[in-house]
Formats: sequence, structure tokens, C-alpha cells
Amino acid sequence: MDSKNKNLNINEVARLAGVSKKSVSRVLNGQKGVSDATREHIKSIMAEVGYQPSRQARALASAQSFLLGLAYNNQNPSYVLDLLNGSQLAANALGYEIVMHRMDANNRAVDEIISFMRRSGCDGLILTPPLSESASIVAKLCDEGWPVVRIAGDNADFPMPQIRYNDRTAALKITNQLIAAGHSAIAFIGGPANAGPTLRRLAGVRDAMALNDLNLNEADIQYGDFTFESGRRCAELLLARDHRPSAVICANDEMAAGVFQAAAALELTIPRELSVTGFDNSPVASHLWPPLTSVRQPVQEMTALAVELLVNPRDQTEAIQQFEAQVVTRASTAHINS
Amino acid sequence: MDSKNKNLNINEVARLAGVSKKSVSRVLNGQKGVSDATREHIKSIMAEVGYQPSRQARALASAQSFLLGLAYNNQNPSYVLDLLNGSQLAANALGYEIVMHRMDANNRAVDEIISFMRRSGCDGLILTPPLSESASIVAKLCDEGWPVVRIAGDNADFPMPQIRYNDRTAALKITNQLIAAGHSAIAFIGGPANAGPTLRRLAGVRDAMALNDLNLNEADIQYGDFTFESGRRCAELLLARDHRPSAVICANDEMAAGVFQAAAALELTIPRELSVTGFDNSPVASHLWPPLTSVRQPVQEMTALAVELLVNPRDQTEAIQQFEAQVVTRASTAHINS
DNA sequence: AAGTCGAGAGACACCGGTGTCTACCCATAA
DNA sequence: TTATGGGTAGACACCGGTGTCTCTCGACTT
Repeated sequence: MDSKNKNLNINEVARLAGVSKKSVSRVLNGQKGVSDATREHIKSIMAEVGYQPSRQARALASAQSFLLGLAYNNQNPSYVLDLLNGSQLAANALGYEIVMHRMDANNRAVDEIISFMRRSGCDGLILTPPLSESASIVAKLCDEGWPVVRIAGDNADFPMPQIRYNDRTAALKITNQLIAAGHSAIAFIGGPANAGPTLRRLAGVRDAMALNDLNLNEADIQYGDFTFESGRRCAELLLARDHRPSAVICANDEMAAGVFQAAAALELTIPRELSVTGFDNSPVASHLWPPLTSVRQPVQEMTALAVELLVNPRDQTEAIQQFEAQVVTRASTAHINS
Repeated sequence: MDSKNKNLNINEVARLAGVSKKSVSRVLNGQKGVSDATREHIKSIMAEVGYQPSRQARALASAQSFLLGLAYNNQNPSYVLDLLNGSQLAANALGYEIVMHRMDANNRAVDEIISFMRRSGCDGLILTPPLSESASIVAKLCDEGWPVVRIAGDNADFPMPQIRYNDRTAALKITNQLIAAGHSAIAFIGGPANAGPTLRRLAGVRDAMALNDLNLNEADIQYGDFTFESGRRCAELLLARDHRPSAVICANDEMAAGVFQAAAALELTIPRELSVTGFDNSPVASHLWPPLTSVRQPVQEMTALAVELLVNPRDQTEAIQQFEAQVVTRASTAHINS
């Protein structure tokens, strides 16, 4: 309870407790070799003086840094922060800290990641999308044997754990909802055509259409780049046509916001004249008017598992972990006759 | 260029270079005491074998961790990420890494920060708003002598550097623009009534009104909490009145988005029937329809200076650094007669 | 030519923990 | 009583750097 920021080391704690510093170390690391009485005594001394072991010294001696890296280049700030928050929560509980590293959008990303890992000395790395979707990045990191876990990467060719949620199923669900509401002219706005999320979400939409004997018109598929601007541009193309779709499924919320803007410019009322859905359930989804129906990823659970897997690596058989996503229905979707 | 992740230490580099490890250390730290020829020779050896000094060992020996903490609890994800990006850029250039720490909204925040600093071993802390506005937090951190720099804190009572931008002047500018466009019934939606940003921005609005011999009606001042929801609620109160304002200045963009929603519910067209402005220039500002006039903080410059001040502390006389903000005019404001 | 001085380089201890090895203690078995 | 053995505790080296001190050597001074 002393307000001063005093630094006493393991030797002093050991002296105060009347034991060797190795015994204090054993207590710190929960190792056996200390009697219960001695252990409690040492613990009480540590608590009394507010002893905090030096992370640097532990790091040097044990060849661990108790630091986990989080590499990102996602354009969606709230998603990145969700990842960070989830990771930090889980990491702190295990005595680790999170070091953030933003990647520039260049093609030397792998080298930059490796450079970051080497100089930061992190014990492990959480690779987040879209980095985690890049086969070249994953391949090299695997090859060099770095301890990495992918969030939402989708490629089982590499022996690197991947923690995913089932966005294909989520897309199916959201499409089914629209179909149930009477929509049949459904359009899809994806990110880049070869991006994993685009492919999986589009596949889910196709699944639902096929299940209901409907046809997804190729002209009703547009590819943007996950930005607001691209969503608006794609929507302009879709909505300018004679037979315009009555519903647009977007691969993320930003692009859905762009659709809202395009619809406003055409004086189309959402959801009366156009239903729109997003993906990711970012803050923008609830701030749009009307609020946007979207898909919530279980980010917290996914990052917690990622941290856990880095701290306590498991058998390779558990490499792929799949979570379920949840459709958050709001007011941007409506029955086609309403 | 070896693809393997080999670890060779300073002793091996010294042996390869035919010098003592202390000389290698001198080169690493740019210290004098090594002839130019020897220095170049050692450098070339280091480059050749891709030597990367151990952060842990340097940390232990030099009592520095080369880690900087960034504590935040701001609700605006894009602002937090801007802070992170700016800090990381500057930190990496100086050989430091950024450790993020999200604060829960509780009243033991100081203790949590101190606990974070002690266990993470960061060399310094960047305190971001609204944490940096809390006198109790700042007081205790000062008292205990932690190396901290405030971003946007506004209290000169403490000997802790504060890096600010002139939001009072920015509010004045944005108000002047509205007045120049013919508005006189101007309302203000702030955050909590006693929050620094609220007070400063409101003061700027008052400055501009007074300069133009206008009166800011007390009923035209509403206090929210910087959230979208609170913005909508405040706007409902403002817009329901008989003599409703023709322009609303919001203390952040989220609340401005709430105003948009309230206006839509009342079928008021922005900007024809209502001009709205925000603060922070977050992504939401450009995604609203019509896009929102807002104020851009020089976050990059501010964080760069924060890092610089932590790494190379300066004289106390330079404690307060003021940057200029910039009004980003978009389509949410218009002439009152248009 | 001898003395002085400063710069360059190396030996050594040290930072604060952890791993290993040994010594010790007490309980049990022969 | 002595041998055995499991479990506890401590001495010591070590992790990979940095700070300090000392030594050497060349250049300059008188």
C-alpha cells in the first residue's frame, strides 16, 4: 500500500522471507519443490512489499518475453480494436501483454512481420485478416517455424492453427432470412473477387439461393474492396439497372454504408424499396439509418482461443477451430410487400 | 539472407569481428570509443550474419525495456487506432514498440495503469483522452514519478507534458463558418458537461458567437456522453422545440451521426433544413449522407511528439505543446437561405 | 628524448531472474 | 542402528547484453 514506486528484487524478498532466491522463483512460477508453509510465507512477504518480478530478467533467463504480437492491416478500426480487446483480455489473464503491429500495404509484408518478431522478441503472433488469408505470408512463417495463430485464415495446407467462424453459414442464414421475407432478386457485393471472405460469403449466398431454387444472377454480383467508396460504386451499378435487385447482401458493413448512400442519392427508401445487409456488425451498422442487419463474429472468443493456443500450444489435430456467427437483425431488411 | 531464424549473440559477433563484445555493444548503441574502421568492420559483420541484439538482455542490462505503453478508453475506435498508428510509426523509428492497454471504465483506473506499467515494464506511457483529462489519474502518476505524456489533457497544474491541439480555436472557426453562412440560431451538443473537450469546444462556440454579437441560448446547449445514442437523444430535445436551431455543432462525430438519425426521424433534410458539424473527422464523418463537416486533429504529429518526449525527455518549459486543428468542410453545412 | 594526455579497446562485474546440481532432512525399511 | 530414498532447499553458473575500470598506444608538449 506504499504509494512510492519502489523496486525491490528477488534477493531482498528472499532475505526478508529467510529463504534462498531460488525458492522465491519457484513460488513465482508455481513450481513444486517448496513446502506449503514456506510457499505461503513467501507469498505473504511478496504481497506485503508489493513485489513485482522484473519482466526483463525473467525474459532473459527463461528465453520468453511474455509478449504476444498482433499484426493487422484491416481497414475496419472497430474490428481491429475488437481483436485487440479480446486478445488483451486473454493475454493479461495469463501474464502476457499485447504488442500491436500495423502492416503497411506492401508486398514485403512477410519480411516486415519477421523483422517485427525478431526485434520485439514476442513469444507468438496473432495473424489477423486479411494477413491471415495470404498464403505467401503463412507459408514463410510456417517454414521458419514461428509460433503463429491465424484468425480467420482459410487454408488448411499449412500446419498453423486457424481460428475461424463459419461465415459461409452466416451468409446462408442471412440470405435465407431475405428469401423468407419474399426477396428473390438478391444481389451480392463482395470484397476483392479472390479474397477468402468474399468467396466464403458468396458461397453461402449461393447455397441459400440453390436451396430455395432461386438463381443468383451473375450481373447481381459486384466486387468492391471492402471500402465505403467501393460499396457505393457497386451499388450504383446494381441499382441503375432496369430490373434492380430488391435486396443487397454486402460482405461488410462499410460497403453496406456505401449502398445506403447510393440509395439515398437515388431516393430509394431503405428498407421499403431496398433491403440491405452487412457483415461484421461494426458500430457503423447501428449508426446507419435505418440500422443495418449484419453478422456478428465471435471475436472475443476467437481471440481468447488464439492467445491460449500461443501460450499453451496443443496438438496439431486441434488446428482448425470453427465458431458460429450470429445474424443481428435490424431495420434495414423488410418484407418485400411491406 | 539466410531464411533460417538463427540466433547468434554478441559474443559470436565479437569473435567473428575479432573484437571484444564491448566494442560490438558500443557500435550497437552508437557510443564513441570505437575507431571508424573498426566500427564499419563490426557493422558489416552484423549485417552479414543478420545479427539482432536481444531486446530482453539489453532491457535487463540497461534498465530500459524499449517498450512504450499506450493506455486508452476512448469509445471511438478509429481515433484510438489513429493514436496507435502514429505512436507506432514514431516508436519503431526509434527502436521502440507499443504495448496497448485498454482501461475498463472503473474508478480504480490509476491503480490499473500503475499495475500495467509495473508488470509490463514499459519505459513510458502515452495517456490518451479521456484518461488524460482526469486530474486524479494525472496527479497520482506525477506523484509517483512515472514517465508519462498526456495527449490532449488540459491541466497545467501538473509537471507532466501535455500535447494538445487547439480545439477551442477549431470550434471558433467552425462556428464562424456557420455564422458566415447565415446561421444565428446555433445549438451545441457536448459530451459530459464537465469534460475538458466539452468545455473547450463550447468555449470556442461562445467565442465566435460573442465576436459576432450573437447569443448562445442556454436551451440550445445539450450534454450527451459522446455516444451516438446520446447525440440522437440531445437532438430530439433540440429539434422538437418551436424555434429549433438551424445548425447544430456537435463535440464529436458520433453524436453528429445521432443528430442525423434524429433529423431523419423528423424528416428534416440535411443540410437544407439543418446544418450539422462534428469533431474528430472520424470515418463516420465521410460515411454519413450528406458527408459531415468536421474537425481534423493532427493525431499523427501529436503522437509522434509524445513518443519523442518519452524517449528523449526535455526541459519542463516545453511541457505544453499546442497543434493546430483543421476544419474539414463537407456537405452537411449549407447557407441558411439555400 | 622523456613525460603527459586522450582515445581506443578489453577484462570484469553486474542487471534479476531461471536451470542444474548437490546437500540436507526426515521417514521408512532392513 | 544403519542404509535407502523421496522431497525440500540452497549454491552456483548462466542468459546476453551494459557500465566501469584499466591498460595500451600514439601524438603532442617542453
